[in-house]
Formats: sequence, C-alpha cells, structure tokens
Amino acid sequence: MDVSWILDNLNEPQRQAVTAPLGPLRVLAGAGSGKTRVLTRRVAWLLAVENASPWSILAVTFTNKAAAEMRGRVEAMLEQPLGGLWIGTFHGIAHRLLRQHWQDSGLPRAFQILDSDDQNRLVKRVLRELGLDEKKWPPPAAAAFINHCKDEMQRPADVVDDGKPARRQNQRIYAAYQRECDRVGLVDFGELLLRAYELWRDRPELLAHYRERFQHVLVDEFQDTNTVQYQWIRLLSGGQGDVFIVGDDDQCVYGWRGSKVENIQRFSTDFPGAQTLRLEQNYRSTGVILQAANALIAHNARRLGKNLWTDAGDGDPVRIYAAFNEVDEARFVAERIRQWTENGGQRQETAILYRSNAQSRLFEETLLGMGLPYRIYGGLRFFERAEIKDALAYLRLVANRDDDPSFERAVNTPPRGIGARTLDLLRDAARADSSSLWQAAMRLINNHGLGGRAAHAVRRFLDLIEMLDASTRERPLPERVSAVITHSGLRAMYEEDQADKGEMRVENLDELINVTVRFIAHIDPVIIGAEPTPMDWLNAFLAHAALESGERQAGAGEDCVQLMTLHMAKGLEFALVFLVGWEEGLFPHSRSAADERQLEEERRLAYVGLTRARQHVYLCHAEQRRWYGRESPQSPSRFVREVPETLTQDVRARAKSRTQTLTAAPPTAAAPGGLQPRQRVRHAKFGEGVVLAVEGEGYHSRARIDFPAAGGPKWLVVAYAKLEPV
DNA sequence: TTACGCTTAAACTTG
DNA sequence: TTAAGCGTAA
Repeated sequence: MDVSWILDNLNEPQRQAVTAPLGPLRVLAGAGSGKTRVLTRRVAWLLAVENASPWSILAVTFTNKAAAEMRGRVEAMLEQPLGGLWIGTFHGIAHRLLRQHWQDSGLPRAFQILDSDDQNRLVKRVLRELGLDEKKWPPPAAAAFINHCKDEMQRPADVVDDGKPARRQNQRIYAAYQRECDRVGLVDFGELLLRAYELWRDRPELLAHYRERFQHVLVDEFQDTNTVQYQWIRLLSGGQGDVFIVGDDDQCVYGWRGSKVENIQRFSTDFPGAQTLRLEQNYRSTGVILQAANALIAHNARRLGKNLWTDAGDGDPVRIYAAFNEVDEARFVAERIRQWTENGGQRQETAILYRSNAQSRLFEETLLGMGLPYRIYGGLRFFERAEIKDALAYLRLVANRDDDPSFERAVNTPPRGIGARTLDLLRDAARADSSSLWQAAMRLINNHGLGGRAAHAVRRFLDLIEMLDASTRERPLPERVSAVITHSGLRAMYEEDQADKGEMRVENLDELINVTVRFIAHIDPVIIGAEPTPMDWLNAFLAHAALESGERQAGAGEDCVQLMTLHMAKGLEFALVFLVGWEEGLFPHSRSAADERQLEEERRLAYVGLTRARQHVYLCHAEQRRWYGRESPQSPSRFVREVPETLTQDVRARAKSRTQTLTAAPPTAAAPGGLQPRQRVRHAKFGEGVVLAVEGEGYHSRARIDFPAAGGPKWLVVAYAKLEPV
C-alpha cells in the first residue's frame, strides 16, 4: 500500500514516531518541533497501515481547542468522517463515560456539572452551614483544597490527618461539600475525572470492555497531566498496550493546577518496555533564539533533557532593554512595534508577553496613545459572562429545582425584593431539615414562616420557575431558552441598564439562543442518547455550557498587536516577541522565589516565552517600577543573566540617537544634562551613586550609574531620574 | 434593600 | 493603583 502521503515532509525522528511499532511510546516534542503533525499522522498510520478500526482509537487532549484542531486535521487528511473514533478532552471523555454509565457511577441520570464559579458558591454555603468564619476559612482556599484532593484521587476519608487543625477543618468542609453534591447530583470538574477513574477501577467488566475497545490511546501535552489523569490512562492501558504520549517536560507550567511534571518522567517505569523518541529539530525560531532557550532551561535540574536545533541560521541577537521605569518600557515596546509596521511588518505578528495580567494596562494605554490597534487575550469567556450565567441559572432551576447554587443566583436577579434577610431564613430552614433551598422555600411559605411581603415575593419566584418549566416543557431547546430569557425578566433588566454594557449584554443573551441552535446541530450522540426528551436536551446543553466555556474575549478584529500572559502564549508563535517585566519579584514571581520546584516552573515559563519567537525577541526590564501604587527599585530577573551574553545585545540609545552617538564626543568629554562620568549623584530611591557612562542626548539621554546601596549599576533616563549632584 | 466609604490584598487559568 | 468585600447609613 502506498503510505507515502502519511510520511510526506516528515524528518527522521518524526517518521520514527509515526511508524513506531505498537506499544508504549513517549515522544518528547520540543517547542515548534511538529508535535501536532506527528499526532495526527500517527492516527492516520494506525487507521491506514495498522488497520485499526476508528472504534479502537482514543485521543485525549487538555483543551477543547486542541481536540477540535486534531479532529479537523485528521478528518481533512483522511477525507472521511471519523465515526467511532473518540477525540476529546480528559473532562469531555470522562463526562461521556459518566453519562453512558450513570447508574454504575452512582449518579442520577440528569446529573449537572458545576463550574468553578458554582463550586465556590457551594463551598461558601457549606462553610456557613458549618458555622465557619469566612475570614478565617476563605472559600477559594477551601475549594482549592477540595480540587487538590480530587486531583490526587483522595476522597474525604482518604485525607490523611496530620494533626494540623487547618487540614482537619478542610477535611470536614470537603466531606460536607461532597455530601451536598451527592445529594443533589452535582459533579465538579475534579469529580468528573475521579468518578471516571473509579468507574473503571470498581467495575472490572466495564474496564475490560473499554480495554478491549481502545486498543490505541494517544495523549497530547502529557506533561500537564495530574495524578488522576495519569492513573486513568494507566488503568485503561493496563500499563502496556499501544499508548502514544506526546509532551515536553520543559513546557510544564501548570503545576499550580495539579500538573505533575513527574508523570512524563516516570512513564518509562510505569509502562514497561516504553520507548522514548525526541523531536528536537525546530521549524519555528532562529538559531540564536533556540540557543538562548536551551541555555536558560539548562539551569533546571529535573529534566529529561533535550536540545532544540535548527538549520535556519542564527538570526538576530536577543535584544535586552533596560528601561528606566515601566512607562519607558511600554513606550520602548510600542515604538519598536511602530517601526516594525513602518517597515512592512504585520501587527498580528507581534506579541507583548507578560507574567501577570496587571502588567497589560500600561501597554494598552501606550498603544492606544500611539494609535496602534491591539488585542488583549484574557477577558471573560462567553459562558462566564454575568448575563449568560444568569440565564443558565434559570435553566438549571428548570432542569433541577434542588440546584442550590442556581437558586441563589436567580432568586433576586433581577431584583424582586428577596434580599439577604429572606435568603438567610431560607438557608437556615434548608439546613435545619437538610433539604434544598427550593424545598425550604415551599415549606416556609406553607407554614407562614416568612413575612407577608417576603412570602409573596418568594412565592412569585417559585411560580415563575414552575411556569417556565411547564409552559415550555415540550418545546425545542432554543424556544425554552428564549422563554427563560424573556419571562425571567433578565432581558428587560439588561435593556433598562443604561450603563455602557447593557446593550451588549442583551446581544449576548440573544447569542445564547443561537448557541443552542448550533449545539443541537452538532450534538454528540453518545451524550444525548437515543430518543432524547426535551429535558435531555436541556441537560446536555447545560453540561456543554460548563465544559466548553468558549473562546476568551478579545478586542477589536483586523491586524492587531497581541497582548497576553506567558501562560496563554503557550502553543502560539509570533515573528516579533517582547518579553516584558523580566525583574526579580515579578518574574520569577516573588511567591515562587523561595521554592526550587516553583522556580523551575517559572524558568519553564521563560523558556515557553523565548520559544514563541520566530525571528526577533526582546527581553525588557525596568530599573524602577510603580507596582501596587508604590515606586520600587527593581533588579533584572535572574533569567536575563541565564541567557549567555554571546547571544545578546543591549539596546541602549534609541534608533534616533544612533547617528548622534556616531558623531558624539568620546564618553570622557562633558556629557549632556550636566552629568559626567565619575561624578557623584544622589537618587531618591537608590541613594548615592557614581556615574559610569552617559549616552544619548535630550529626552532619552541615559546614564549608567553605580548605586552600591541599590545593588549595583543601573541605566537611568536622566530626564526621569531627578538626580542631584553631590 | 441598596448605596457608599473603608479595609485589604494583590500569579498564572483547562475543563 | 485598583478592585472586591463588608459594615454602616439612607
């Protein structure tokens, strides 16, 4: 058979990976080494050469985006739909299993998925019920504890009591929270994975069935797996079988979310006979950028080891810009982007990558001021918007009256006179006979346990939900959603909202109806089952809303400068990249500095940043930065130093002043601004110092000054620095 | 029940 | 600096 189409344009290691004999295989795929290509070709290889049935293949990714891309590429390559082939996220596949085996999983047929917002709300309520002070036990911390336990496959009973009161208390909270979820049929994200694991672990006949079926398992971004994901894959494959994993231990940057970089490292011991292949040829960046990235990541101790190379030539040095302060940094970056576009470069080929979102503001302002269109990634996603969550809360009450998080959200949105006082009464009543808020509300009304006014308001709310359900029960999903948006009063509330966002929110509510139409057209038959009732459609849609919260909000269209965090940039590439705020405390973040493991993760993030660039990369740091409203001296990140000097070039004077430096007098002569080398000066923050050198003229004339008290020499822009002669 | 001023704290974010 | 959460006042 002619299989050349599968092997076209593959280099030797890629070809080895695609054609590898069946069995456990670990592919260490460096940044830009053709990882997705290898994964999709491997699927084609299994189908075309190994004669695998689509039914026997399971491909797992982390994000919906990656899953969609993989499905699209494989379908395009094979020019046929993929039938029984399962491609999806860990959560999506776990969800599918639980829907199919809800009884064996101990779940109600119409179980609902809690997103992290709902989870926080529920945790809050549990804390209140346990009589715990929210100041002392912040709900997000308790939720984090619960999620961490589930990542680590620990049920409340498995939490080891180390005698510490905090842990004991968290364990109690976890147990109470889980009782609540189980009572009402709510499943959080961690629960999806853990239940799916337990389903197979506790039902040998089911496990045998899926082992028989999924002869071929492929996992993308394996370095990001957490414990339960890892053990789930291990359980399915029985530690052998055809398991094809792809990942890069140097790009594991989600440790704080449960990812265990050890998983990709221990694969070879847990899967006996596993082979390892390395994809090290990079098709993205210049030689200098790769050498810089290699040198930086070499400072990490716990690595499998890998060296990226290219035959594309060295390219430009890594440019380092020491800005005076954050304003200067932003101005420099914007100015360079302007030059890039003047030389014919596209704005969308440029990216400003920062460690934390708070850094974006100044870049935004500066780009706006210069009239450069930009796009910020990191806003809310469609299903996370307040108005959408409002509408979903009503829908969820329609689906399940006992859904307390939704009850709390919907009950006074729009305001209908049911305030904190009344809600407290409902909560107390619900806790007293461990029922849902809905049931408590009904009882209180019947027992006249509420004041006349409150009772009337609550009754109207209950009637509203019942009406929404009854009147649309047999109608198609889009009509039900439309009815909820209108009769709940949400549409009217946002229409009356004179504030800037009201109009957009109404548009979003309308878009929600369109989303349901598209959802129905693309439904996964396994999820919806045969002969679905309208209620099945509603439940499936609600699960969809929780699992696929949509693209992150982004600004204007057209050709834009791209602004995002380093985390969001993973997987993307740009011709020109600015890595900004490379200062100790900011990057690496001060919270990571003390711990070696976390520091290594920060370094991997730096590695991710560098390897985003195809042609040009700038490392920027400021000598001084206004941060949290305080002005503070900053020192360059250790990561700047970890890039060998032979690969870097300091950017000093502006392009404009380059001609000036050519004609400028030697630095021993009197310098502009009245500063001269060896002169002693005083700076408000850095104390006394000695001028080492001066360059440039006018607004951007800069001086290198040694401040012994502030940790050594710094470049300062004379116009900003307010230096006093001593 | 809502509105305003005070206190506090501040990474990264998939499903 | 800013945004969110909370207690007190209207």
